[in-house]
Amino acid sequence: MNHLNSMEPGPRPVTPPGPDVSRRSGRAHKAILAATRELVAEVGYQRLTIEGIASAAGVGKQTIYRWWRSKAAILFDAVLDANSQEDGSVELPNTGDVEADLRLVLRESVAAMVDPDNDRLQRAITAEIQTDLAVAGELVRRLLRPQLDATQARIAAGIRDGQVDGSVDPGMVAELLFGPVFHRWLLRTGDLDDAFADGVLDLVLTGIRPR
Amino acid sequence: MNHLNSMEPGPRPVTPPGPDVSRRSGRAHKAILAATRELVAEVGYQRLTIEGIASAAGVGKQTIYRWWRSKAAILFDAVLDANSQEDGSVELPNTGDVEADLRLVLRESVAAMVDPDNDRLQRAITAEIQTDLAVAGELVRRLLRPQLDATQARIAAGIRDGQVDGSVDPGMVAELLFGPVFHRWLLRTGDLDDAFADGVLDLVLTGIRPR
Amino acid sequence: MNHLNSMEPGPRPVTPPGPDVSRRSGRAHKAILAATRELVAEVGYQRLTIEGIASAAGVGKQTIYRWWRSKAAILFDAVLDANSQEDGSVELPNTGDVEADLRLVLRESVAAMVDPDNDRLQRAITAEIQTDLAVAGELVRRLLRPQLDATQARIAAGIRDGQVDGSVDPGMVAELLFGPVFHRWLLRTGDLDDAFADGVLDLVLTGIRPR
Amino acid sequence: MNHLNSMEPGPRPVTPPGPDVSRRSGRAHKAILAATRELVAEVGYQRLTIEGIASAAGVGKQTIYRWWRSKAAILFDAVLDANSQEDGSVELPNTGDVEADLRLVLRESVAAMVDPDNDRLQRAITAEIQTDLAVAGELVRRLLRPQLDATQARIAAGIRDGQVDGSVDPGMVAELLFGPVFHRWLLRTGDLDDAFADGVLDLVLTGIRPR
DNA sequence: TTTTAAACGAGACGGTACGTCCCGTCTTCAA
DNA sequence: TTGAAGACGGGACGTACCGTCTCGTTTAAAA
Repeated sequence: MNHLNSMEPGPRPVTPPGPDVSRRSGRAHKAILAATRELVAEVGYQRLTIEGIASAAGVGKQTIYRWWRSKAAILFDAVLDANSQEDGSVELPNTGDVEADLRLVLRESVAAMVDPDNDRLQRAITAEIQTDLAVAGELVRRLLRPQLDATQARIAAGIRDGQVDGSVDPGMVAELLFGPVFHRWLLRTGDLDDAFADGVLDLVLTGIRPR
Repeated sequence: MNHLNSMEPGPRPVTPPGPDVSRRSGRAHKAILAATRELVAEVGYQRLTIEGIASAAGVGKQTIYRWWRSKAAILFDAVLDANSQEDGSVELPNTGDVEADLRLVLRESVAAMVDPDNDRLQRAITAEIQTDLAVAGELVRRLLRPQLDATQARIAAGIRDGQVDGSVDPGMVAELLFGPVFHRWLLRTGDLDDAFADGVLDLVLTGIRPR
Repeated sequence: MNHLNSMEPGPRPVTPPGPDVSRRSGRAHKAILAATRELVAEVGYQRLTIEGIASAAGVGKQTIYRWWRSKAAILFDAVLDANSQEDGSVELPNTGDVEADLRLVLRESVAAMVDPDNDRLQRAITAEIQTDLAVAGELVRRLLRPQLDATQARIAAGIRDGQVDGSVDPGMVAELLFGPVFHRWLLRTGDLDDAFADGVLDLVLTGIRPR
Repeated sequence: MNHLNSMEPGPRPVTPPGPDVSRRSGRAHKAILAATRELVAEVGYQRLTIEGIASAAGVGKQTIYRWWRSKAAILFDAVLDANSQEDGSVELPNTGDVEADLRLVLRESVAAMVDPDNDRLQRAITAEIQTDLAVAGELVRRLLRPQLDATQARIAAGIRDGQVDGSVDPGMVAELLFGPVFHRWLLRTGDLDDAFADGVLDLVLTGIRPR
């Protein structure tokens, strides 16, 4: 199980997701995250309350406070839990065609943002981290950085292949790809779809092709 | 005064919804927006309360509820009030040098985001519009769109000048410029400074120069 | 017109119910008292508000505050207005038969208390005077004392007639008659009807017949 | 402790309505009633507020609303708590002398009404029950009826002793005694003292002595 | 097995803020 | 010039949740 409850130190000095902790709380833990996801999707983040989660999960409030520091931390774990791969690491496909691989990952991002349940969950956590720096850092470290790094790695590979100009900064390119998509999604400045993702990608590719 | 209070009707010919704006007390209105800005900067958005605003502004709560629908709406007017130009329209300089002009506007955006008071205010409103669609639309219409449109217009002018390739979509380019900056600012994925802005601009320019 | 607005000094040093005062406020004045009576009957005293009276009477709030000091004062005038004889004085009939005369007045009191609209109005003013001593005194002076005094006078006449024993205190007897009726009405300790009034009267008469 | 909290269910076998009384915090409960009594005595009923009680008792508002339905209900419990005998039942002394026994109870009533703290409390609850029928019924059942019934019983005993005429209705006599005292107290139509109580008693006794 | 300590559900507690209702005063505007 | 309309600063309402704190009751480990 890769659930990483990184927001909470737990009653013991260090509380990795050790077996004895999980043993006890397993049922409650799952129920809480599931209830959180359902409630966010159902009533929205603004109306999400700890008491609501507790009662929907059939759990005492204290059980929530025992394991999470804040609503943001629960939300974060709920997002992580939903997005969880086995180890949190992300790797882009490398088909040998940079354009195709980037197109795929960008479209996947769009699809994730467009899915209604995910949309609410992501917006909730995005709003929350404006206030909660600890969760913000964790989110970047655990979800955003891996994605950006993987993209960056794929572009670096493209440079080695000769599909991308050697003078470009792969990290910058990654942000150039995801930034506009995120911007459009979060601020709703326009329709977010594959066409937009493709448009971004095409423009960026034009700028980074070997000269 | 050109304050644009877009959340409520304004003294338009027909004003069926909302109270009679002409009766509004200018003193109270100003005090509320000022108090809101001060409090957001001081205690942060999460701890910003209507009661706090009312008491800081020396105003009854009802006076706030009479003119604003939600905390988001107050925040929005506070932002608008702070950013207000004479007519809300934005125009980029046109020195004849696209690169220089875009660099200027992008660096200005970075500067605005980096300013601590502005940072908190902008984060607050960004968080809030995840929930409040009415304010979200208004924000885009009144603040974001004008900025994007002006940038787009400058790029279109660049095409006419022959400084930008005729095949590119100026609107897409505008989002390619602001998206990564916004992304880095909001999610704190890295340092936000002129160097980053320049990096984004250079990469984008590479892609849109006449071929 | 015998309306005596005794609760308020008015904007002039002394404001007897002079014609020029009435001239101005006549319409509004009447409308306010009527609206008060209607609203008390309709929504009860607890939910009676000045704003409600003003809007029901089609009158500005200020107009009410100009002429009355408190809600109790309006209520009081409304009661007075409803009970008003030409001069506020009360006189019991003297048919020559003390028993018959007292029975009549006691039954009339019961009838007034039992009438639903009057009931609410009287309860409202009774509740209010627990707090507002000025109105309390006025009420006693203008409504209760005259009634008690008239009753006392009829009993004194009975003594002169030889129908009542000379040793009794007529004032005490009057309170002995009204006290139990009022007690039963206000506290709802039992059914209030003519039978009860008759029972009280019979018992009292037994005690005061010439010996 | 014989506190009789008649406004909520109490630990009876079946307690469907209301929260689980057994969980009630004794400390909070006592503090609320004490604070209520103090505040009524201090600022009067009109200025008594739930918020005031809560803060004087060092208690959250919700704790009050959890256990009492209305301000009247708190007031009522405060009165009950102050008047509480071991079991709520009242029994008059029977010294063998009806007159002496009734004189005692009537004078005690007067003394209770005249005591300043009690006066305010009693007036407050009397005003409040004009509006709140549930509390009104409870008050009669728990405080007034027992008193009247005990008086009635003493009079009935007087009949058996031959001190009271057999034809009189003992219940009516009880009301004839308390009614005038209550009337004078509540409406302040005159001085309330032992002399008045004695006067009422003498007149009534004259009417009910064996003939 | 039995004991026993933790984690658990439930929910009362002292609080803070909410959004609403009125208060009594003050201001505006149309008749 | 008045008076209806209603905005204003303010206080209290009753409600929703917060995060903490008992309460018994499981329950799973150590004894």
